[in-house]
Amino acid sequence: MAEAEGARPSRVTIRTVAADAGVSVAAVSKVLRNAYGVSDGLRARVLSSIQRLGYRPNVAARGMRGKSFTAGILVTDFENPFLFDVIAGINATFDAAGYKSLIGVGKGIGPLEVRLIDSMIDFSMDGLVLVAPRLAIEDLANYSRQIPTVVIGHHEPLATAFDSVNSDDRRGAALVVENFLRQGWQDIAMISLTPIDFHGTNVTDQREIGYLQAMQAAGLSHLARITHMPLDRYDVVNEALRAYLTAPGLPRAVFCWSDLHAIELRNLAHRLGIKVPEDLAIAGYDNSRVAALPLIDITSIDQSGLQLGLRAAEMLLTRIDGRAEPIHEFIAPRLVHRSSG
Amino acid sequence: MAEAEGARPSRVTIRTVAADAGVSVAAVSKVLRNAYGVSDGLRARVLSSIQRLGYRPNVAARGMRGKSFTAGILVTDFENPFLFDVIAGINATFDAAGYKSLIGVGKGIGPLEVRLIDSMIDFSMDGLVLVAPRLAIEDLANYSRQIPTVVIGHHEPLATAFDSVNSDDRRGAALVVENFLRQGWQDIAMISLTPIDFHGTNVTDQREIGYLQAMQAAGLSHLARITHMPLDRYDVVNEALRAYLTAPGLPRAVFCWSDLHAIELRNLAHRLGIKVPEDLAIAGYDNSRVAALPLIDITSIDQSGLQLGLRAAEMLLTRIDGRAEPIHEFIAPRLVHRSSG
DNA sequence: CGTTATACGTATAACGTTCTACAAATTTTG
DNA sequence: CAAAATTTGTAGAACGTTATACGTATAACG
Repeated sequence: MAEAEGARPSRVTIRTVAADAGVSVAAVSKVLRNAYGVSDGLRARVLSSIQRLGYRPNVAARGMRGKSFTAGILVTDFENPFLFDVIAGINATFDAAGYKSLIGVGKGIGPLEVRLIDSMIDFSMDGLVLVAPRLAIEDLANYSRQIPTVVIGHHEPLATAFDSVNSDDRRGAALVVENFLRQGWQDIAMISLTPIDFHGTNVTDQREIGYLQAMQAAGLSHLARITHMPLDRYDVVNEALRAYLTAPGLPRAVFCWSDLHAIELRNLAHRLGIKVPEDLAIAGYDNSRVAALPLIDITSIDQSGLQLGLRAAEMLLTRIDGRAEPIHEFIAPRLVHRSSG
Repeated sequence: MAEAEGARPSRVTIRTVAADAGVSVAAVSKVLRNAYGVSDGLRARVLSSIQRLGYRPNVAARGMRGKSFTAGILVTDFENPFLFDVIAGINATFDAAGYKSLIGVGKGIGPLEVRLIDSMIDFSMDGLVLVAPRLAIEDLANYSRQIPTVVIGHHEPLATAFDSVNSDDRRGAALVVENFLRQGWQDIAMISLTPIDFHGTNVTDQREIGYLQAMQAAGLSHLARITHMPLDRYDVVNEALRAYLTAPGLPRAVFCWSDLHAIELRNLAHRLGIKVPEDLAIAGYDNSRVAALPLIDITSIDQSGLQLGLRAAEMLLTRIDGRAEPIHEFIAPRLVHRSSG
């Protein structure tokens, strides 16, 4: 009988290979895992069958007993170009180690992030890299007990169940304040992200702390002020920033927690006839590609997403291999000076 | 004996639930799939056990027989902000249908894309959405026979094994040419992407065709010229664009296949003292957020990534449900006029 | 009240791997 | 050359699900 028209070709399994090579399933499995107890002849025979049939082990089945050689990456959103570099770094390390990664986009929505992580665990991935998760702290603790986990952009140096890599966000904020001070500006304000979570563990909180401490160190505490703005909807942000620029009491210089806000701010200032940096100096965070464009040209903090990603992936691999003592690392930020201040 | 110190808690399985609820494994499975033959009492009992134990079915095991309710998305790179919308659209549809998605980043590298798709198939995902894949045509044909597949940004209206959704790229290019003509400019050139693949199936080729046809329709074939530039390395692109701007024979207006190039081009023109649009008019493609910034402000084609994503996901769901006749759809592009031309 | 449907549950064979026993063949030892 | 040790290979039980094939009660029918 002819095959049904649209029938998908039935998968080549370990059994197909075994039959083709005239050996047992167990033997093929041994070759696959290069386990002890296979003669060179048998190995060669099996390998050639695998080649010929184009066999690929089914990760799902594999994951039910051994490792799947795949890790999950959870990011909040792709709006933030900073994530490009982080992901590139993670993948570079994974590639070299024969690991693959799949990415989930949590959109900063707690419940969605939870579902995605569940999904990754359910797929029996070997480990997780969470980038700036918006998870509740108990969820994070809970997950990291179930699966090897490394977190980027989440300051919790006492956590023992997971590792973390972070840019030194306090230092980064201080770099910006110092930069402004060097140019003689003292009336320095900060635009930060509307807080969503808890306990000062996220990067935004750390940048606020760094800002406040730097202002205090300069004896300018009385001038320090932080305005919070949401990230999500474009028009909301735009309206909020416009209100900020037109309200009385505009500062001399403003430090934005992210380039995302700084870029919008410089554009709005342009439209409103506010000269940058003559009337208002602006600095951002992340040193994104857009911030570097000559027509935008915003002073920013480079937190080396590539480095963060590389280290995080390395740490995850050793944790998968059994390491139990936690590692918490910092990577030094660097200020990139541009025409905006 | 006490549990070993760092031991991960053993997973709650369908068996745990069955024991807890005092029913058979099969009964729990029935409840899970809400299959025929469960009394309300039993269902309630099982459901409460599931609740209490925090049970989640293991997708890997599930995928070995039934559906995994997860689809894979393959994208080339996150550099291109156009992809944000596409992914958002896909995920919106999936969310509503109880599907999850995991994303692989192929970086436009054929072999890596192949590995990622393999990975997704190996995880027994239910379907694939490929966004502007750089795959060889035979690979694509091969994969789509193995797993339900929908492609975005790949023109192949005769393919029967997979579906496609595309912006009408020829029309989009024509819109740009017509826009320039309306303003009296005739010396219109195009900057396109260095070709990597085959047979005019990709979006860039379609835009080139659209551009050439529109020029021809206006009787301007003798002025039509296309310059190819790579996408990958930032500095390479920058250098190539600089050479373009400083070489003799600069056109009056230039149509870039992507905002990515158009943005760089306007910035470079600014730096070189070339006035836009007085000396040189520029239009891009994708209507990305950066193109819309007042300081950048580039005329662009909106190809409604959200729509593309929504439709692609819908099509994939029906294909997973057994549809065999191919669907190939177009979505109309829209020109957004800005100060660059 | 026997016979049929029908509703509800349960056993159990897959699915594609890994991995622990164990048997058979071969080599080494005394 | 028998006994012991080693090498090479194979069965077959997991892993956590789905789904088919059957049993029983119970309800409906004549």
